Amino acid sequence: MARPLKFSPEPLLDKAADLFWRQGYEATSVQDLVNELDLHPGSLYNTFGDKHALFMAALDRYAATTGCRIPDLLHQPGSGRRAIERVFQMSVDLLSAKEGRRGCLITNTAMECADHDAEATRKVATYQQTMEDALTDALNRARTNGEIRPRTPEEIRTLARFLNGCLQGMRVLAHSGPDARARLEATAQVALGALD
Amino acid sequence: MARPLKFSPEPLLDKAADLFWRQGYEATSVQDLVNELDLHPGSLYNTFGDKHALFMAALDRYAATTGCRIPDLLHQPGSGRRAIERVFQMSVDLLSAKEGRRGCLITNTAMECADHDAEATRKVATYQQTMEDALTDALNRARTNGEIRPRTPEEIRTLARFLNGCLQGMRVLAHSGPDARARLEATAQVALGALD
DNA sequence: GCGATTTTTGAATGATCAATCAAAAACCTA
DNA sequence: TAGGTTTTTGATTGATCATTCAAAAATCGC
Repeated sequence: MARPLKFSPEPLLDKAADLFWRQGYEATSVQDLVNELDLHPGSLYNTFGDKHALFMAALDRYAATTGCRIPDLLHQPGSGRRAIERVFQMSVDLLSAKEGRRGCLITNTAMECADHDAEATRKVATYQQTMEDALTDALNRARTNGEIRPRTPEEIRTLARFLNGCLQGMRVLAHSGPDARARLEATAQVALGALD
Repeated sequence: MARPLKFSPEPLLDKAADLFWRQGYEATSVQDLVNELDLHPGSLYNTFGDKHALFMAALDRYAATTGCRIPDLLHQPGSGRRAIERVFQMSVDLLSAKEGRRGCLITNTAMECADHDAEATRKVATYQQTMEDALTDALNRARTNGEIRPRTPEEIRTLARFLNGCLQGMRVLAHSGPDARARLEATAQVALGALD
């Protein structure tokens, strides 16, 4: 019977995701991770494999937790239009807060790593597809409920892509300095106007 | 009389900007820069100071060259609406190309560095302000020319912020994998619809 | 040719990096 | 207690990092 693990790996993935989110992948050293996770180097490598594998696991963990909030909200039965409006309002509030200035881990990863890390690229593409599908679902419900004017399925998909583009832009603007809130609110307001 | 410089620094800033654009700041080593600029380490430090200073100079160079194209186009006398339309079309084309997948250096910098590099944060904020002002100028011309319906100055500024938010989102979507073009086109199409 | 000045060269420096590894520790069974 | 297995520990390893520095080189004026 072998020695048991002294810790549970899942909560450590949350901590690692938080650190990568704050600092970026390249700027986060294994020693930073060792400190943050309160692990010894051998344990970290034994459990997660290596730095990149830990990053991948942390991204998956983030996508399954924080990253699900918006798609889940959009998929909830009920008013599709209300769901979209709530997602935008929530994004303005979160991205305006001090903590929100770091944006979104997956969007940050797209910009930092996705051009030379094939696995990260796949995760980013999956995430964008998930967002687009959730917005499409909400828009279809809105159309069925008469909350937006009739549109073809193609038009619905185009609108979903646009709304996702706006949300991604808001994540960039979260990093834009003291005027971020005004920019976020303006983007959200006009974007929601496209529902009319 | 001292020994003259063997090279001209300005074109080297273009090369450095190109490398940082492709790889990101942290993932680009001084040895990478030495190779790319065809300089020896001492010359690089003697001329530019250190890695960070070179990055700052490269950002300024980018902002003064490539980064000016969109604001210059928007400020050109003539149809404000046409200028905005051209900027969006140009962005779709550039960001869809193989080379365009790396997005925009300043947007990438915002996501990678701006949260822990005060100087980079300032440059990013300046850039966002420049974009917003140029869009505002084009929108004001469009309103004066009767190309868009009348709006208050506040509404014009809101619309400019929204359009910039969309452009920033497109730069994120440039990194989103094989479906990027469709996403870029959808975002641009609906965003331009907001002019009506 | 010498002196003064600045630039180039690229090896060297000390720090930091990601990762390894051997010994000790923790568990169970016989 | 011994044996088997896995985990923990943390010092060590070899590579890479950003930067420095002394000697050689390039220029001009005397």
